[in-house]
Amino acid sequence: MGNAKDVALDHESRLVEDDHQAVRLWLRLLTCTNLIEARLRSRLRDEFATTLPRFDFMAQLERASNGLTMGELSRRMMVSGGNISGIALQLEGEGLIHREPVPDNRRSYCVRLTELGHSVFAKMAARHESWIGSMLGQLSADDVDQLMNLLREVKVGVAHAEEGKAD
Amino acid sequence: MGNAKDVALDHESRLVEDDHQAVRLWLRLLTCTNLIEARLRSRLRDEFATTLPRFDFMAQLERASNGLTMGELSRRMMVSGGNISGIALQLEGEGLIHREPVPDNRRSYCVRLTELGHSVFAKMAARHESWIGSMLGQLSADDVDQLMNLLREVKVGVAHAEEGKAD
DNA sequence: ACGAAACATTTTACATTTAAAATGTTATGC
DNA sequence: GCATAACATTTTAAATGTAAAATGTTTCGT
Repeated sequence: MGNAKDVALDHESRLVEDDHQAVRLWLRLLTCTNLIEARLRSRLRDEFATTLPRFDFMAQLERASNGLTMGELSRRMMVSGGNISGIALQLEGEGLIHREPVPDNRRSYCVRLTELGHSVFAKMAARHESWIGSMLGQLSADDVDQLMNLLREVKVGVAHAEEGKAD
Repeated sequence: MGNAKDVALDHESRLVEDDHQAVRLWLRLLTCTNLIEARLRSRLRDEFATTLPRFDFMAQLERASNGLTMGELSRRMMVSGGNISGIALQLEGEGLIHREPVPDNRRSYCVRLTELGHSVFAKMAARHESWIGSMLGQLSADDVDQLMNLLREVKVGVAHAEEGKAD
């Protein structure tokens, strides 16, 4: 399979071959993500005694200068709300974030980084960026562009498959 | 930043710019993986009342016709050993795998799919392949090839950064 | 206004994950 | 041989994840 005879395959077989290739692509994608993620986790633990979800939480806040509600954080981090609650409780206890009620909507909190949170995050973010640079840095600028474009295609394709529930 | 003036940046700034791009690439990679993974999880749960780790566990065994030890499974699945223990216990309880002691090494088990395991896995694998086909199927064969090659580069780069612990 | 429905968050219960300690087995150096 | 180190697995504790119930707030139709 997968040799020069491919051109002789019928439609059904071609589809199956394509699906095999798609599975291989998925597995490679998963491997890459897992490798990078594992590295980031271990570095964050060793150098900052923190975790990836906590780092992501703070990164979302750093990016959104006006603060975020718990629900927004849940959506952006793609995890359930109950999870956000727990992490927020930890970070609040350590003085890295604070939550203030929103004047016009008493259901929501506005979550922001504290001064301490900003300065701690700045240190972590610099290291984070350098770790990723050391892992992806051997790619040429062209490679990075190509990957960005191809992965956008992937994202679109997955989102499209979401709607039409047929497989 | 990121405009036509890039060419005027000094070396230090260029590196920082490159790292920014690398971080963006990492985030996109993570998003794609999470999207696909979430879909697979939900489909496996809905159609087969199982989980992704359990499916992966069985997939590894299907691929390795001679059986695998717990440690080998842990390495191939890139999860901790404690995890393998729990999953093996479940699958063994459901009669999908069985474990026999290795004659020449009393520390290791040899884990294999049972007949039932093989037949259950076959059904799941067919659906799995079709789900992935529906998510990645819009990519051309060329796109898939390019992605495979670029991701191989990524894998190599990450592995290389592993050894030289400098960032 | 009033009641029902939608919304934002927290709480609860439970499953899963990792890292590290514990247990038992094998190999090695002296 | 015996102590020690390396190895394979299991167990444990803490963090993280989901789903669903509970709580309080807002909106909307009437």
